[in-house]
Amino acid sequence: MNVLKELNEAQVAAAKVIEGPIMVIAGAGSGKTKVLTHRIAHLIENGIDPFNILSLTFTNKAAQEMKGRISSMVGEDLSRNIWMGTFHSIFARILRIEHEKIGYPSNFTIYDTQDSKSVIKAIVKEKNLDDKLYKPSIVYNRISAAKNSLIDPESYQNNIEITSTDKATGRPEIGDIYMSYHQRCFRASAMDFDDLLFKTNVLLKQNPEVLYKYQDKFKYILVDEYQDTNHAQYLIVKALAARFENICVVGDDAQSIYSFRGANIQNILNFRRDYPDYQLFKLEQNYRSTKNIVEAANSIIRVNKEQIKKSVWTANNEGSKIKVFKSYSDNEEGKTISNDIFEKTQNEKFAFNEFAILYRTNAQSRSFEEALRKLNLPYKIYGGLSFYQRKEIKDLLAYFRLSANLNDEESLKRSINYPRRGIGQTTINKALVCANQHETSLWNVLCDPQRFEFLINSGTKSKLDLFTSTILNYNSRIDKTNAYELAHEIAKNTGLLKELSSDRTPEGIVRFENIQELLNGIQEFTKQTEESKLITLADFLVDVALLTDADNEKEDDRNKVSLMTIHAAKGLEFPNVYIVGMEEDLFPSQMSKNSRNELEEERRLFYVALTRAKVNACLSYAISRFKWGNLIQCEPSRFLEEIDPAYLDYKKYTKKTFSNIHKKKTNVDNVLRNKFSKPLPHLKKVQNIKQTTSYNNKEEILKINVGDDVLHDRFGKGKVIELNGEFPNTKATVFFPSAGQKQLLLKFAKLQLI
DNA sequence: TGCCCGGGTGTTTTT
DNA sequence: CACCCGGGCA
Repeated sequence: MNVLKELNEAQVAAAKVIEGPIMVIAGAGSGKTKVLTHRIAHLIENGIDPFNILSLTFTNKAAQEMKGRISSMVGEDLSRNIWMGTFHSIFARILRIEHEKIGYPSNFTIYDTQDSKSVIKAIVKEKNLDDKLYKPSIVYNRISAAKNSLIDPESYQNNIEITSTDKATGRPEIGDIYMSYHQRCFRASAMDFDDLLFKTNVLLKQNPEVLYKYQDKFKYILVDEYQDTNHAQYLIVKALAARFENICVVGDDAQSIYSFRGANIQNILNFRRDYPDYQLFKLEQNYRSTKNIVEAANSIIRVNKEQIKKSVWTANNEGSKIKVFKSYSDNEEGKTISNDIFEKTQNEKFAFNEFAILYRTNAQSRSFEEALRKLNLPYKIYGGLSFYQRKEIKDLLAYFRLSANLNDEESLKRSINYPRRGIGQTTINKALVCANQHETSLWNVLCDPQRFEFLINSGTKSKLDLFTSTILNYNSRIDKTNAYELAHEIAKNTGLLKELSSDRTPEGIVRFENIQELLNGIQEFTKQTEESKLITLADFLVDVALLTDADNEKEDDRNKVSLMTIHAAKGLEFPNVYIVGMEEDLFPSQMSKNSRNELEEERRLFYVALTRAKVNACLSYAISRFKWGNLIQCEPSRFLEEIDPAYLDYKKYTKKTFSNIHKKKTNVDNVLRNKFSKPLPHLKKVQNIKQTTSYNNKEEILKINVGDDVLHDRFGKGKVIELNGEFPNTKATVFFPSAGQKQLLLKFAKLQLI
């Protein structure tokens, strides 16, 4: 089979080169992923060993998708051996293999942003610095930027430019905090996200034999989304590719949207310098969108000064113009968009998953959630607080992490007194002082108080002993026991499950369910590979910090409207795209108004948003919106003026159409209730539950009895099987033919007697 | 040590 | 508006 036969001329040209450095500048929707996957398949068909291929992507999801596509072309047996993943996950893997060379244990913990900030916060406090000036996020960003430029704590303090900037902003101690932070992480056998790249650079630089080994292994390297690589990533790629120079990078400068976290478009320009005999390919034909959308997007990006010249075009239909909606408030914007979605599903037979609502900030999702929920339209929110960042999940993971790495200080602090076991802040603080004095880990101090002059009374001592011996027990089994078995035991024996199950508030129930979901996930994880192989909790923990929600996609999430930030939408496409909150200070964000560069990045972001659309694009703005509890007036975004008006269709949005929509709503509800009797799965976000606090009144609740037929606005008709608990916390077990058995709190579930 | 209340503060975007 | 944190009190 010729894997290149499905490609166009430009795509074939880029995919068929086997040797040498090549750069592919790929316009939006031009089949960039297709070129990458077919190129890899082509390499394999030409006898290149999959073990010699390294393919770096921006997200885990992209990696999985590519792997799937390649496997369907060359077969799973071959494709499974390709190293494909994000920079972070691939190099975490390598660091675990080569851990000795950098003085870390192989089971090091990966600190997520929360963990890192918490470490910083503790340091700021210890040093008695002003915590309003040294905010964790500011300090974290400074340290992160330094690490991405490969500046270690010493170089930081010796770098006049950096230190004078810190002095100028009134924060001369950041270098000092960086030093402590660095030591603290090391002591905890932990690395933050940036360390994964930083230490990989150190590893490859200081160990020529290791570099040689991986150069030899990764003879063919591919990098997707090259425009969004940062300096640390650039150097890793450069080092690995130095020997064979079989490197293929794919990107689009017009879609560079991550400079705020160190991404550097210069990397594209450096490529020419580093590989003077490189071949350049441009993919300019867009296969995704209508002419209108492509042209409108071109008219936007043209405003930017800095860009590589290319002309994206399409042979697709003209399509309809881009609709512009004006609303009076953020809530009305939600209704407007939801109604438009509903109409399209009715009149044009679009499925729910053919819609996306894209916004600049996560906070904007609320009004759309509410409006969609009212119309009974199923939706899924991507991003926001990820599953793995939820408090209850982190609480349980802390026990796992601590059991795997006893030095993990963040996990220790988190788990030692939750659930309560009488080891309070005072005790911890005392122990921390000892740990700092003796330059050892908190864990060591707790295990051997005498040795580290940690003075405690016998009561506390016995509580500590109980805790440490429990953890030691888990620790001894972490790589010998089935992951689910141990995870479940930990959840149960530490009292965490009990603690959560005793909380009968709706939020508490969601938390309990989340824990169950995590345990189920672990159980699934143990089954994914060959049957006989023992999968341990240590295996599960290896890259749990690098997982995101996108890796968690559920079957029942398939036919839903997608809500996400534009950043999260990168690389995706939808027939119908709504870009909402098109207002000055929101999009473009007010933070970006300081410099031309930042404003151009916002414009690229808008370009990315618009080019996600295949058939219909829609822009929306509100003239007023709630911000921090205050209603503020908004100006339409300058981007609306920048688009060539020839591609726009300004919807007149009068009172009349508004009331029509309202009249329709009742209708909508009924139609939908019959048509989609499937349950709308409960929201994952804990906050969402809280917002619906309109309780049912007492009489209504007391009227309901076992055996009654009731109507629920999500699950439809059902029968009450059981009632438990006293008013107002009466809980009903209801059987819904369409949704199965559900436990509902009567004060929240608006059940109607039939 | 734990709980409750009040004030202060914050929203870009993410591996 | 919501959340987080710290102070004060039991």
